[in-house]
Amino acid sequence: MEVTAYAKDCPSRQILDRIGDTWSVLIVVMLADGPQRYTALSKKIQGVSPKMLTQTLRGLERDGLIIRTVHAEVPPRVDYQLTELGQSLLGLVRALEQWAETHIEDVQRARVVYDNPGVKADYAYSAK
Amino acid sequence: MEVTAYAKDCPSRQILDRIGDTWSVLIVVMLADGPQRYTALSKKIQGVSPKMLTQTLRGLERDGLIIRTVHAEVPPRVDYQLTELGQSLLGLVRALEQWAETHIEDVQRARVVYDNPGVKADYAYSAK
DNA sequence: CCGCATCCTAGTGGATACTG
DNA sequence: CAGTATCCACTAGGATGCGG
Repeated sequence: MEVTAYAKDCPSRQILDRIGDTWSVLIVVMLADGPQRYTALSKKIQGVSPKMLTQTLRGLERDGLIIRTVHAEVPPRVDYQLTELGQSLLGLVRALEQWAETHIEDVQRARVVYDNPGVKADYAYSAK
Repeated sequence: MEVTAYAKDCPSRQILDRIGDTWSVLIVVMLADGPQRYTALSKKIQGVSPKMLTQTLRGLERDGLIIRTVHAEVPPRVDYQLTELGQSLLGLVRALEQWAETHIEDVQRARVVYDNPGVKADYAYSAK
């Protein structure tokens, strides 16, 4: 997209880039209940390729949201857990879920109305 | 990305797709102070192509977040304003901005540390 | 077990020129 | 003024096979 000027170094944009990333959010949520191993994550998060899983985990680690721990064992064992910062982000994600659950029906109704031009809405969307 | 199973119809995912979209968020913020015309938006939102602006506006309209009003004048005048739902979403965006401003420094420090393996952090990130 | 390297494709989005 | 149409470049991300 290569956005301009102020968008690049804008704190909100940087956070949005992370929040907007499907896998990142899913992983953060998965780690909510405690540390998880790589394999466990790959199983729980249906449809993620190893490539994306690793890539996303690296990104989260880089941003200080999770900690990667390698246990000196054979076979190797690695687990991931949220940092305090990650926990904090989780709070934001929860707020988002909350909003989503509260308003998703409104959104879906709006879509139906929009996609069926003939159909009259039996209620109106009011401006602010 | 073509995510899986539960991710598709998950309310949070649908909202995240919108929240994660750069232009959508920018437009919502731009409309915070009241209705805006197409041209005004294109000027204020540096770097957006007409294609993306229109496309994003349509998406927001479809989701019931904004209202598009065509005034029967010559030359044509169209303006966009937030719905109540859009206002509500704006609240969520503000929360996000808040979090971003509060924690962006932590994230940036984490990145520096991560990108410079040699450098020792003079503080630690603690697990939960 | 954990993950990296490579290849490859499909969709996103930018630039530009044109129209009701 | 407010878009649409066309073309094209880019890159995210899936598949696969190998390495520590």
